[in-house]
Order: sequence, then C-alpha cells, then structure tokens
Amino acid sequence: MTTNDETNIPTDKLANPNALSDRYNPTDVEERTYQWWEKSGYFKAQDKSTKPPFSIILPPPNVTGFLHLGHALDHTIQDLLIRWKRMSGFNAMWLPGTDHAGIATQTVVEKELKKQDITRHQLGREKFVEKVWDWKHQYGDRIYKQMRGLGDSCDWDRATFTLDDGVSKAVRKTFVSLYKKNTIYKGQKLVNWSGPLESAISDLEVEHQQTKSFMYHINYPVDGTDQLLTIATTRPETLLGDTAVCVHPDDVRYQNLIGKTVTVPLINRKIKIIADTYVDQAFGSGVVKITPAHDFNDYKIGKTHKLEFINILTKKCELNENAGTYQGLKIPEARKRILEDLKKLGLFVKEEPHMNSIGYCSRTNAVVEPMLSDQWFMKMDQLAIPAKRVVESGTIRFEPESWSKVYLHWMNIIEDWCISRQLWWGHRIPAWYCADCEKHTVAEIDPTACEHCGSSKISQEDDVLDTWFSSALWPFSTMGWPNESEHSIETQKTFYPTSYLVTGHDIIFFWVARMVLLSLEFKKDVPFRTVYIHGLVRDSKGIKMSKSLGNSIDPFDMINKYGADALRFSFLAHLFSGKDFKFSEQRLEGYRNFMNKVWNGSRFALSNLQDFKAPPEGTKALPEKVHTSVFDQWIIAKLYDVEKQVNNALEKEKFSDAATMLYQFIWNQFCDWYIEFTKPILTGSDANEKKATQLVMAQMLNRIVRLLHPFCPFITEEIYSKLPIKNEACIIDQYPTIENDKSFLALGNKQAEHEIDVVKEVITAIRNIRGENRISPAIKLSVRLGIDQDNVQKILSGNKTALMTLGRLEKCDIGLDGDLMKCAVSTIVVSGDKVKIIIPLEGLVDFNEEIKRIQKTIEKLEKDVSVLNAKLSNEKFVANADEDVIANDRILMAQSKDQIISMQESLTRFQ
RNA sequence: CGUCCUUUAGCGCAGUUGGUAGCGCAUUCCCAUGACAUGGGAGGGGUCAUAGGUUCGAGUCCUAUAAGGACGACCA
Repeated sequence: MTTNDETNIPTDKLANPNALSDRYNPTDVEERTYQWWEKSGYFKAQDKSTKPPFSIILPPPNVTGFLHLGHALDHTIQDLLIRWKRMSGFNAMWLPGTDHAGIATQTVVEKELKKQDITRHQLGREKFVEKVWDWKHQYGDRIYKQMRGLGDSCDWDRATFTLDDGVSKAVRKTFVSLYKKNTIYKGQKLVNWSGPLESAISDLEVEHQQTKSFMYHINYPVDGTDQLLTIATTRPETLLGDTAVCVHPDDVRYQNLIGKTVTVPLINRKIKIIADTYVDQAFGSGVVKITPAHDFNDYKIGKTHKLEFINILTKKCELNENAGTYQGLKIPEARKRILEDLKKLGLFVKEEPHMNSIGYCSRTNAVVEPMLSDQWFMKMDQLAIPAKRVVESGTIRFEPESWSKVYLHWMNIIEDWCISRQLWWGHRIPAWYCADCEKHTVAEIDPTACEHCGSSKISQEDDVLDTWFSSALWPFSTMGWPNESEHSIETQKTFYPTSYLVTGHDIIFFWVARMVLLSLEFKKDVPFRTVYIHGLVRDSKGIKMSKSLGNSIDPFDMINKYGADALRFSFLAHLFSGKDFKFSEQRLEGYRNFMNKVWNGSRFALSNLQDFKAPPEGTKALPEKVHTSVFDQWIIAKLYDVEKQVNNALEKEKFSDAATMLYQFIWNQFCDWYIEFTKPILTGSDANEKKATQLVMAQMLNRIVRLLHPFCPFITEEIYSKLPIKNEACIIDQYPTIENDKSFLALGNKQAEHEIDVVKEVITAIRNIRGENRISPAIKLSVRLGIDQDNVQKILSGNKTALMTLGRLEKCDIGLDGDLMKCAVSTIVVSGDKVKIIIPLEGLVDFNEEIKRIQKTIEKLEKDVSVLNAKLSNEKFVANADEDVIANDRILMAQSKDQIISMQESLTRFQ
C-alpha cells in the first residue's frame, strides 16, 4: 500500500472524500479551511445591520515582531468570543492591526545598519525613515500570516497600521486639541533618560530593580572653618553637579552650619548649606548633597530653594563640559576616577555595601539617568477624573475585578506623561518652531508661516510621539475617526464602544488606562465595556519565558506538532481568571488527544450514517416521526444541560468551565457511553430502531461540532463539511442554545436519564468486580441481578442487551437473589432504586482477592456510617440543620447500614 | 514600606448562598474488543499553608501569622 507522504493517509482512503483517516491530521486541514473561510467572506462584519453589534479591537502587535505564546493566548480568547457571538446572531467585528512600535522597531533597524557599519545619523532622518518603511514592508505581513495560522477570524478589510494616514490624522487632531486646552505643553523638566536611545522615556518604561551598590561617605570642607561635613551618597560622580548640601532644620548637630557654605571637592565650587525637612536625620550622616539636575528628589528641593541646576551629562549619558577634567568619561569610569581622586585628597571617609533600587531602561537595559531637558508633556490630573469615575461606577468592568483597584490606584497617583521621544520612527510632533519669535505653531495641517509673527522661518519639531500616544486613540482611530465620511460615521455608530478589550495585565497602565483617558476626552464615551485581563504565559515551572533563558516556545512549533485547535483548546481549558498561564507541552498533547477523540467519534458515527438521508426539516425534530430509544432520550437530556451550561459559562467569561464541560460531555458521555450503547442497534437487524438512532446520531454530531467550533474551529469545520445534516458552514451556523434548539432537546427525557444512570451503575459494578478480581475481559461472565422493585426489574429487562454487551456477559438473569455461595456481590443504589449484582466466582478466581474487595467496601461504608452517625446523634445538628439535609443523611445512613449487612453476609460465603 | 493576588492529591488547577472534597495530566493493575493504544476498563492517592474565632457544622465567613508572586512608593 502506498501512502501520501505529507498526511500518512493511505492513498486508497484519500480516493474516497468521505472517508476520514484514523488520526486527525491538522496540517492537512488548517490552511485549506482558513482560506475557504476568508474567501467566502465569513469574517466580515457589516457597518449597517439589523443584528446586534459585538466588537473587539485587537491589541496591535509590533509590526516587525513575531507572535509569541502570549499573543496566541490573547488571540484565542478574542477569537473564541468573536466566533461564539458570530454564531449567536451578532454582527461580530474583530478589527486587526499592527503597531509601529517606535523604539523597538527603530532599534532593530539600527542594529541591521550597524552590521554594515552605518549609523542612522550618517544616513540622515529621511533616508533612515525610508529604511524603516522598507523593513516594515518586508516583515509587516508576517504577523498577519501567523494570525491566520492561529485561526483568528478577523475582518481583514479593516486592518489598520498605527502610521496609516487615518490614524495620523487622529493623532494630529488630538494633539492640537489638547495643546489648545493647555493639556499638552512643552516644558523643561527632569525626565527619565536612556543613554543608548538618546531619548527621554516615560515613567512606565523604567524598570526598577534592587541592585547591590555602595554608600560612600565623603567629606566636604566647611568654608571659613577647618570643619568637615560628611555626606553620604551612592552616586559620588554627581557631586560635580551639586549646588547645595541639605540638613534637617531640627538637627542639633548642624544647627550652627545652616546658611554657611561648603566647598565641593575636585571642582571647588562653593555651595550653600540649606535646611529642609525632606532630610531624614537618622539616615547616613544626616547630610544630603543636592544635585537638582540629576535626581528627582533633589530636583524638587532645587525648585523650592531656587538652586542652580547644573547638567553634567551629554545625551549619551557621558560627562559633559561641566565636568571639567572628567569630561567625556562614562559614568562608571567617572565614579572610579572621582573616588580615587577623593582618596588622594583625603576627603574619602568610607564605603559601605548598600542595596538600592536602580531604574533600568525597559528597552536597552541601560541605567536610566534623571536628566533635565525640554520635552512635551500631557497633563493628567484633569483627564483622570472621568477616567476614574467610569470604573468606579462600573461603566467599565474589569475581569477579574481586582484589577480595577490597580487601575484606580494608578489614576490617583498619576503624573504628567512625557510624550516626546527623541527618535525618528513614529508620529512627528505637529509643532513648528519659529526662529524669529521663538514661539511654536501647533497645527493639524503643515503650516507655511508662524501663526504668531508670520515669519516663514519655521521648522518642525524633531521629536516624535511616544508609541502609546497613537495606541491610546486606537479604539476610535481604527474606526475612521475623525473622518466624517458616511462609512466612518456608520462604523463608529455601530461598533463604538467596543464590547471587550482582551489583554494582559502588563499593559494596563501603558495602554488600557490611556485609552480610557483619551476616549472619554474625544468620544465622550468609554472605549469598551469589559476589560478581560488574562495572565502572562510562563513555562511549566512558572518562570517567565525569554530567549536568553532558553525556555521560550514558539507557538508555531506547537501548531506544527499538535495543531492550532489543540493549542487553542489547551489555553481555553486552563485559563483561570487572570492567573498566569503555565504552559506545558504535555498538557497540549492531552488536548491533541482530545481532538483525535473528537475526530474518531465522528469517524465512527459517519461510517454508520452512510445510508442515512438528512430529513427535510434539517436540525428541527418532529417528535411524532421519531421513535427514539432510551439511549437517545438520555443523551439528549445530557445535551440540554451542556447547551445551557456552556452558554452560561461563556456569558460569564468562565471559558475553562465551558471547555471542560464540552470535553467531558463528548469524551465521557457521548463516546464512552452513547456510542457504545448504540453499537448493537446500528449493527442490529431492527431497521426502524436503526433509523431513529441514525437520526439522533447525526443530530448529535451536528450539535457537538457547532458547540465546539469557537474553541477549535478547524477540526469542527472539517467534520461539519462531512455531516449529513448541515448548512452552509459551521462558522456561520447557529450556536446551539436551549432556546434555538428547543424542538430537538424536547426529545430528551428525565426518566430516561435515571434509567441509564441505573444501567451505567450496574455495568460499572460488574466491571469493578472483574477488574478487582483480575478476570480477563476475554472471559464472559454469568451474572444475576437481584431486585425487589418492579420498576427496576423493568428498567434492567429493557436494557439487557446493553448490560450483556458492555458488561461482557454470557448470561444475565434478572430477578431473585438466589444462591449466593461463592459469589461476588455488589449493591448499587441510584436515587432509591436498588440492584444487587451477583457473580458466581467458582473456578474463576482466587477468593482472597474477592474477600479483600469486599472488606475494602465494608470499611468505606463503615466510615460513612460513623460520620453520619456523629452528625445525626448530635442534638444541635438535628435542631438547627435544614430538614432536607437531615432527611438526606438519614436515608444515606439506612442505605449504608443495609449494604454493610449484605456485604458481611457475602463474606461468610467464602469461608 | 504599601496595595493586591496566591497557598486544596506528585504536577497544573476547579470548588458563587457554609452541609460527608472534584477535574485533567501523571501513577498502579488488566486489556489487541472493527471508531480511536493520541485508545478501553478498574483502582490508589488530600488532617484543603499555620494558629485562633463565629457556627450544630468551615476548603468556603472573620482575625492573626508564615511562604510565594505581582504592582506601586522610598532609598542621600
């Protein structure tokens, strides 16, 4: 037999399009299915529609990056919601996009240029930006290709890039508007500065880490005396920028010195001794050197005491001309040299090990320097007021709720946002500086003259905006705002505010909060109703994935190995409200196995439906025409619960509950029992019985793939295409609910549920005796079922075939107990219905095993009885507990005692 | 230092009005039975972090403690 190399499917099976291979092969299905969906336009949403809207804007990934497992998780959740809502009759719109990621992208391109020994400055701004665009065009499609691989059902026609014209217009409009309200201003302030980037960065881009360093004690000579003042510092090199030393006003040690001056060693500058309550008398020597241009606290002191600000650093964070002989040195070298020189002068006192937290640039990992510079800022205090209110009032809901506290806390301590970056890749700030009157013209459309003096000697601001500025406008800039075309207006009317924002907790401040701030300002409405926060993906030990640790996993390796559906399902089945997700390949394998189970269950069902013709009424059921078996009625009753609970769980964002329910229903009910129960019917001779079972089987399959589709779209669409009962496509078929599936679900039956429960318990009891006694499945057993209730007699007689087949029996007598000598006996009780399972063991087994089994059962029952006895003999329990709780316990007690007696009796029969 | 989260079977986690602890994987035993060994069947395994408290009754409510984590503030 020859095989097809790629799929391992025997070629004779490929010849028949309806035959499924015995293993699900994702690579064979995924790409083809995705292309078909896309070509058929199933992902498209309508700007105008009678359907209720449901919209999600994708958090735009870095345009030149790769998708990692975190994205895969993020997208899976969104696609689940979109597909579920689309199938539930919503006008579901998922808008994809990519981000220009200013610093990240610029850095990558600069690195590339460095390989050719070119710097961006050598190229010049225009040429460099061109290069970045080239880069973007080369890699910009990669992200979207990867998203298709995940199965993301986005409306691709709406895909937006943060530097698109429309978005740029939105950026300019918001900038100008905020500038006119004085919410955006330019000013000289102390900002976080990254040397390698030669740019300011925002507070959020600084990562603080505890770092081992030293506390240096240095003497400053007090002028006019021979006294020495000892200051303590972790940063001796900044003494070059000192413009004061400070003590606490109440410090008795230094009272007489306040107002005098000291001389800064090495540069011999005379600076004042000032007093401020900011100083902690108990810390260090109680004397602080003040460097207002290079420390945030010193900056404040410098402002209140009107000190001089001396900048000692260049843009690259090397010492500048104010550092005298130290000019040109990097900070660590300067520190070393200065300490050596202080030692030579005899002014160095001592050094002590000291832990302190140092800010590192989140992009380059360089130490961040506080630096005095001219930057653009957005004032936050006023914007924050409504942004707080919408979360407090519940207009925006965080899931899990605890994140709203984190959000509100940040809003309460919010500082002005430094929005300018000294980069070239991004939205260039729409401000023009006039060389004549030195004022700014800020305008949406490039001006030709200064609006203040009319001079034409104007030049545009070199800086670009922080990437997150355009991201903050994303919920409405992607919908066409501020364009007033009919299309744009309709889009916004239909889809704004969006329904969900799905993202990780790492960007709540960077992005979520800022979208709320600016959406309220410009759209006068919240950007989204619910913020679903998921955890970050970590490795199986809980360690953050990173390339340098070598523990990062490429989602597409996983997809190639296990299929996109398995990856998606493993995310969804283990997603627990906002907790970090510990990724395990072993678990993924488990869900790959589940996909295979779904595949094979369907394969079996379809092979038994070859002579089945779909009814003209489709998925509707006409009860009077169908003579269902008890098995059918039972599985349909179970389906009712599943449809109800899965929709409920999705509604409440309990995705893992929904996934788990489907997993267990399909594997442990449908495959393990329903298929096994119905095998005798499908291979039997009763044509009417068979026809009814085929119909129910076909209807069940149809429901199963529809219910499962949002979780694992590829395999379900593939199976759907082979179903006898179906519509155009699974992706646009209806999501089953107890309302829209009423007529079929009406075939379910509670009594049948009970009957099958009894039958299942009896079969399990037989299997238990067989298993514990290690009786080979090859041996067919003789069983007597002892019964003293007519209705139970009826149930078991009616299901004798099932008992015989699944119990692997050669003989099954239903009726009286009969002779119990050397028999295994097991009693089961299902809501009052009692069955005694009796199996003669003579000649089959070593009785010791059976005695052990019985003793084990007795022990367990006795434990139950003692627990129940303790409760029921407690007067206070009987007096206080609910009646039905007591009644239930009493019944349990009686049953357990009864069973113990029966077990003890059977024990004697082996002696 | 502050805020928040977590602590339940070997591992990963459920457990929403307090009423004899569940799921998946792993593990043990048996199995080639016409959908599936990526499978079937039967088992074993937990004093629910600790200490108090409320209650007839606490994994669940309250208080304190411990450990781990996230975020934020300060650090001369």
